Amino acid sequence: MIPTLQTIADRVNVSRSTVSRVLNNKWKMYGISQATADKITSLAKELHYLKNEAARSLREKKTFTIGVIVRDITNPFYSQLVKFVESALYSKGYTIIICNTGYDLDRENGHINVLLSRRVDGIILSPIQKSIENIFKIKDRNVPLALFDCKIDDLEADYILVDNEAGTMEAVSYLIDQGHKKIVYIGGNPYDSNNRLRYAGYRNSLSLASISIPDHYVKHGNYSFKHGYEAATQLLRSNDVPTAFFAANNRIMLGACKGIMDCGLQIPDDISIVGFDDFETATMLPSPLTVIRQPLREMALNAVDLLLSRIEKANNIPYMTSMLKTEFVIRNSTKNLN
Amino acid sequence: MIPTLQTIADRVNVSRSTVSRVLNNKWKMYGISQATADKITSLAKELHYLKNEAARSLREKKTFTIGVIVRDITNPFYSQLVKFVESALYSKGYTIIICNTGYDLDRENGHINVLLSRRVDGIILSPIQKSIENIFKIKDRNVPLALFDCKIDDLEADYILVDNEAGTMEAVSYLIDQGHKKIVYIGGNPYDSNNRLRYAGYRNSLSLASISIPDHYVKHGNYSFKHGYEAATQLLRSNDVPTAFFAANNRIMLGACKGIMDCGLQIPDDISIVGFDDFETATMLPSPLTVIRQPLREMALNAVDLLLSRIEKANNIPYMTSMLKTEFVIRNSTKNLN
DNA sequence: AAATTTTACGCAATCGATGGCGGAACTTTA
DNA sequence: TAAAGTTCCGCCATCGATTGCGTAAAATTT
Repeated sequence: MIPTLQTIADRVNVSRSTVSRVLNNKWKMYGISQATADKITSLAKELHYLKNEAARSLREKKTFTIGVIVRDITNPFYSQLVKFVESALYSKGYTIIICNTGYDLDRENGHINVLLSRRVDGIILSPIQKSIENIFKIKDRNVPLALFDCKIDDLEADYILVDNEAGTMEAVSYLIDQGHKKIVYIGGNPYDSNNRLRYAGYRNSLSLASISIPDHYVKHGNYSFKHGYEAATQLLRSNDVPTAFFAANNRIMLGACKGIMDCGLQIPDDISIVGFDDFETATMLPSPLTVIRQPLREMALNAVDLLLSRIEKANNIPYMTSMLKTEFVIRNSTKNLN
Repeated sequence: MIPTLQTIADRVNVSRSTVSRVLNNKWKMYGISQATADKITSLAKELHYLKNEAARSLREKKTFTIGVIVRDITNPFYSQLVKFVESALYSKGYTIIICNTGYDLDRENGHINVLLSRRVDGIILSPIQKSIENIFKIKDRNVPLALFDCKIDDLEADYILVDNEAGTMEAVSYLIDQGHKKIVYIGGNPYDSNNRLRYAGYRNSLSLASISIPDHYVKHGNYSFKHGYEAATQLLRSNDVPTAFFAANNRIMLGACKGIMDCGLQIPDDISIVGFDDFETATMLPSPLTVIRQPLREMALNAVDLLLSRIEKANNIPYMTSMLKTEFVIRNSTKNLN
């Protein structure tokens, strides 16, 4: 039998209340004697007593649980996020429930229902652009929510973002400075806010340099290896081969690199490439990749801080957006054409 | 205010019991009229009623929660595991709590306490070799447990493993068949069961071929990029350069590859390498890596099946070990010396 | 019309922990 | 020795959902 407060109370001949007070370190303010406290403490240890969190949660209306909903846990971007978030929350006594949506709206919805049903204290969500209905379910219940890595149009909320446009401009301008004019944009889902902003940055940079963009230099699609691969190979085998690629995320970039290799070309000698997200493989290729790094650790910590301040202080503070700067990490995947 | 059963009961003028029965689809067996049932169902929908899981768990002594404790969530091996486990459990109505230990025993212990306190229905644990005390805490409470990716000496439990020794022998024998005699073992933590078995396989293969192993060809250490890198560079710069490396896991293998590249050498022309775990980057290098793949999906599903059968059927069945075969994936990272 | 059956629910205990309020027992003070 | 403090702790309601047992009211049978 698993011991409860009552088990201990019976053995020490006191009431549940007393045991509860002792085990919660409140016995002094309730004037419980040292002797009683000691007896209770040691018996609890002996019996390996562990508080039933379900009961505590029910009574206290607080679960010390945070739901973390990501699009793809196998993407290093998210698995790192989870690691940082888990670590930060663990030290504050919180536990995380992981939900993987695989970019599926219904699944996201299902997960949100579960989290609300479990009365989580807060949610970190990396939504998909169409999540707005799902998000309203959370907002209606007044559950603290941090939206991560995606801005939803016209939706007021707490956001954790990076400056996608500026980050992209820095990278594309770098290409332009190196003399590139034929720069292809291989993007993710066209409706995704990140993709739109990165695309905007790309256009801005080229526009500032008065370089026009042929339609077939823009390849929206989705954030997958496959899309990167196909877009790259198709262009490299066309009769208007670009000199550089911009990849909208790590998956696309990797796919594009593979495509380039499969076409028998070398980075950076035959073709240049830069893109979003830093990842380990980027440093492993023969020519390490120049990338735009997102400050993941800071983003994770900001998300946690934001949530905890709403949870533990007040939830009626105005919405905040944490917009961090990206870092342009120059390695060796671009060629200077000048 | 968040609606409860009572909220609905009051509005429909019935008792909590009736509402509960209707919402749990048990109203027929309790002879509740269709009319009442309909009123309740639609009101619940209108109010966006969501059952309080803490209350349900408390009463039912079942949480529909599984704890998943991994050593390093950012290792693709574990993030894939988590993905498969999450997906399988989601479809069965279970939720997972993620715990990352970072190979730290105290942290593992802390996480186990939290999970037990939350009365999870089961735990999937990828332990470290010294976890035995922690594991006993779980066993003492009779909580179903699946040990993943690590065999603890003399500990009876449910295990999900692969045939490390056979898998390694296949790979090392392959090197030997290609004429390699100077094969280095770059290993993980010396006490880790995987490492020991992989090392045993390595020794067996060489012994069968009557090839002796100089001491400095065995580099135990830990499962890190750094260790792989350092072991590789050190050997490549020594005066007894091997012709092939065997890497005990994906992190080590990547580090070794990087080390090889930094020494200005080419895979497979200058040096051959094979190793454990398949991972995306393995296919991205100029010469894709020949690896020993673990059937992660099957392992994850087996772990889930094993746990669920204990949870939902009986926990008094004998312990089982799921030992799956590895798959040798031949790519192009070894040179035929014959 | 009385007896029996069926229909349709309600009562109250339970799961385990928490905390406000109250109070008995003992000690000190006047 | 009675009044006033202290010391030390218990009673009981509460959180929300579930379920065994019981029963009033309506319907049916005899």
